[in-house]
Amino acid sequence: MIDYSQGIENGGVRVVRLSSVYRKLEEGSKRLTPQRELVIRIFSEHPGEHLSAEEVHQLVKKKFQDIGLATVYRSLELLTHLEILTRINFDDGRARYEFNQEETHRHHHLVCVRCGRVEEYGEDLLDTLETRIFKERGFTVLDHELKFYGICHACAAKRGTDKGEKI
Amino acid sequence: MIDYSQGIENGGVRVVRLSSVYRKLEEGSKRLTPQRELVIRIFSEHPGEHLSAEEVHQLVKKKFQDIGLATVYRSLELLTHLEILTRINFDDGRARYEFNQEETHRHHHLVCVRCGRVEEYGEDLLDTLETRIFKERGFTVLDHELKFYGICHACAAKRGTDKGEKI
DNA sequence: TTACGTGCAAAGGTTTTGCACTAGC
DNA sequence: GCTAGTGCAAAACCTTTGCACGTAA
Repeated sequence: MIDYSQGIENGGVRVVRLSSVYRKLEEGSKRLTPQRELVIRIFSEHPGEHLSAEEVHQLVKKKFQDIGLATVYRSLELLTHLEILTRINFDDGRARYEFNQEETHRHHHLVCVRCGRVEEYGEDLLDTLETRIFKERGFTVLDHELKFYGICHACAAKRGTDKGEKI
Repeated sequence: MIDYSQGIENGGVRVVRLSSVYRKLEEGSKRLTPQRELVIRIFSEHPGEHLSAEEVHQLVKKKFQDIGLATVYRSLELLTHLEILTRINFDDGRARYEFNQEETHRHHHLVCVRCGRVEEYGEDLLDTLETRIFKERGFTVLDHELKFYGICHACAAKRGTDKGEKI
């Protein structure tokens, strides 16, 4: 099974504003527990990765302390609700999460079907299209999700020397 | 739970080329069994809908004959592999399927977050973007998936008279 | 103090799999 | 007749939930 957790640094800013995270927790009248803090820390220490609940669970246990898997699930749900995390689905049978990058910009995903790495692509060129959709259909776009599936640069380069590989 | 199976007729052509379906089965050296034929028939009789395995199973049993759920799952997998069906994920906890519309054009989905209806939007304006991605990143796009989440025309209209509704 | 959060185990829901039986080709 | 396909039940997974206990504010 391809591992969709991997990310690729794209040279963009990866600063996590923890103060804003804490503010959001406060605004939602949610307590900052050690468990929630550790979940957030895992994401801040794994920039560009798209982690599943199980992966977060393992990382917290390995790096810090034991924690219940159910707690991880509940934390992820809460943090997504507070728009601190974003939930993404790469159709690999489990939900994955990343920091919500609203402060920087909305980005898309380039999923390599050969190695499974997920690059991020920062350009959001859909405004024109969203305007068109509203004019033509009366559909007000609130959000969008765009994934490109294909062959990444590294795999394309490797392909030249790697004859035995099947698509 | 919102029902994402519903579709909206968009005035487009919905002709299902069954001959092409059978040809694809033959090319893949796959047998045309009654069960597979029935699964295909369900999709051809439910144009514009995005059916889950369980829904297909119920429809086949209701309209035609008893069939095993595992067989439905295996048929959906096969038909997707043969590019007769396309698998879509609306994050409602189960995979959904629709006829692969490669012969007409690639389309996107407009998902209404209020009523759950899924419209299709025929314009594929991503060619420019895909070219850019290749030039900038060396990533060869093979396929893409674009979903817009928002409020459909009907819900927006209803909103005016329906004060008590929350988000 | 007290409502909220955690951990554990059990349950829930979807999808896959093993195996004996059946049926296209 | 062979090989591929089906049906059933069990298993595998991911995720949610009930409940008793713990703890942040």
